[in-house]
Amino acid sequence: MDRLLQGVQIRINDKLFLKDPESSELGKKIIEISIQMINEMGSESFTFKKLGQSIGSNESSIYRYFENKHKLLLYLASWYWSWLEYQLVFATNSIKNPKEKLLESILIITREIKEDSAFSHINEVLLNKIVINEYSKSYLTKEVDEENKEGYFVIYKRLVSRLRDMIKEVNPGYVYPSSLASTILESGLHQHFLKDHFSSLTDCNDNVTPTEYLTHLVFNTLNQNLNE
Amino acid sequence: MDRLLQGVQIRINDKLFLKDPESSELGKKIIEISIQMINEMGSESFTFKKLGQSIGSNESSIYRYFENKHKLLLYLASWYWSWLEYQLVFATNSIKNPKEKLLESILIITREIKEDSAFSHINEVLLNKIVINEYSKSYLTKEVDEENKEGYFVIYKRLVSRLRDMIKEVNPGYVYPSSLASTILESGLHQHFLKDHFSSLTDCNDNVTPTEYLTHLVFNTLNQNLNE
DNA sequence: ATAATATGATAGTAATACTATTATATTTGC
DNA sequence: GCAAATATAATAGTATTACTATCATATTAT
Repeated sequence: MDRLLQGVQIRINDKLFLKDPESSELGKKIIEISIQMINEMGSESFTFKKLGQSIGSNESSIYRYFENKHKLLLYLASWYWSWLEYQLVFATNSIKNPKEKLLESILIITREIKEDSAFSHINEVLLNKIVINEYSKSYLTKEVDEENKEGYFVIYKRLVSRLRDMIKEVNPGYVYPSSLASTILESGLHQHFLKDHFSSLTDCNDNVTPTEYLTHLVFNTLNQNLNE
Repeated sequence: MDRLLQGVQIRINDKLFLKDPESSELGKKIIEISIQMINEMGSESFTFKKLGQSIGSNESSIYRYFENKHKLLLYLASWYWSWLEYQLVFATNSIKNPKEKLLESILIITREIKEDSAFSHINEVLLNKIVINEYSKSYLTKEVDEENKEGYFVIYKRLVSRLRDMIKEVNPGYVYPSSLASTILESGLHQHFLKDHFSSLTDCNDNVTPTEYLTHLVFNTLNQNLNE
């Protein structure tokens, strides 16, 4: 049985918070409003003081849930990746054909989230935008190795490894399955960003999606290799 | 004649500085030591005050060269991309065969810089590391569009467009030349980062380079397409 | 030798990212 | 229903950051 489907849907590394935000109304409010605020003002301008003012709560109360905004951001990102992983496993679990399975996975991982699934207080549409704009910054730090050891990136890493395994199933002879998997995740985000801010650097636009580009890239590469 | 080879080698957008650091000894010292410090401590911990202490100069003097550390970082990145562009044009200018030309370009753009070409006070080895660890953060901000309009990213964009043109020459029918070009630049950096911090997410290591992975990816994709 | 320019020293400000303490609610257990 | 436990709020305080402003001094150019 799959390690995800047994047990709870979204489980976040508990080192990322001091007190579980899911355990109280204030905690949920912190998550809900921080998503809105980080999306609007970016994580640089976002502060716990401003968040406190927005939710009519006190700065010090927020510090009882999260040590700092970096950990809050890691929490939000973990939630997002965990949610995506759930979508992925749920949608592809029953697909037997490896190519179809990979195709569907690439779609799920690289598509823009357009509707909030009304999953309680968490808005996945905004969270997707936050991940596009902020996720890379969460690991491009001098503390990566330390934080990686603490397991702050496990869910992301598990997603990449799932994708890697699917790539291997499509073409066991392909020698760069991990690199290709990480490229799909990361280029998925990057092409979305380029589409919005550097349109000359991408062919993606309102009609062409990052999903199409990456699907084309991945299958051409894997098929080519099969035919060799 | 090429727009690069006529004129000076490295020319940086003069909106990135208040006073040209190349115009004085102090300016050069600022560049030289900031590269060392940002490489060692990361841009988050780096401050103008610390830089001043390191070079035995005053914080206020540094502010006469750069408005803030973000612009200093953009200056350093622009210098790096400009330097890479020079390498690229110089090395590929005489290559007539489109495939060979693209091959050589991917090598130049995605290889790790291992020796400082003694180009005055600027250490390209460290600068390459800084770009790998910091560059994404320089555009993942709420000010991107504004700064893009000011031309802070032109050199990077020009590099991508050069690569895109070469891709087109290899396969005029390929429909994602810009996306593929931006993926080469960005995945080049990313795979280097993964190699150092998330080894399970990449197949690159001491024996396999990001260059090999990306070369394989690009040519398989472009060749596949030619045969269709 | 004087004027212009560059650099240095010092001080000051608003904001950030917290920590600590104490007071006041709210919830829970009995 | 009340006491005890727990959660939240209010306030104050600290070190650091990211600057700006002013004035003094050194260096360079004419």
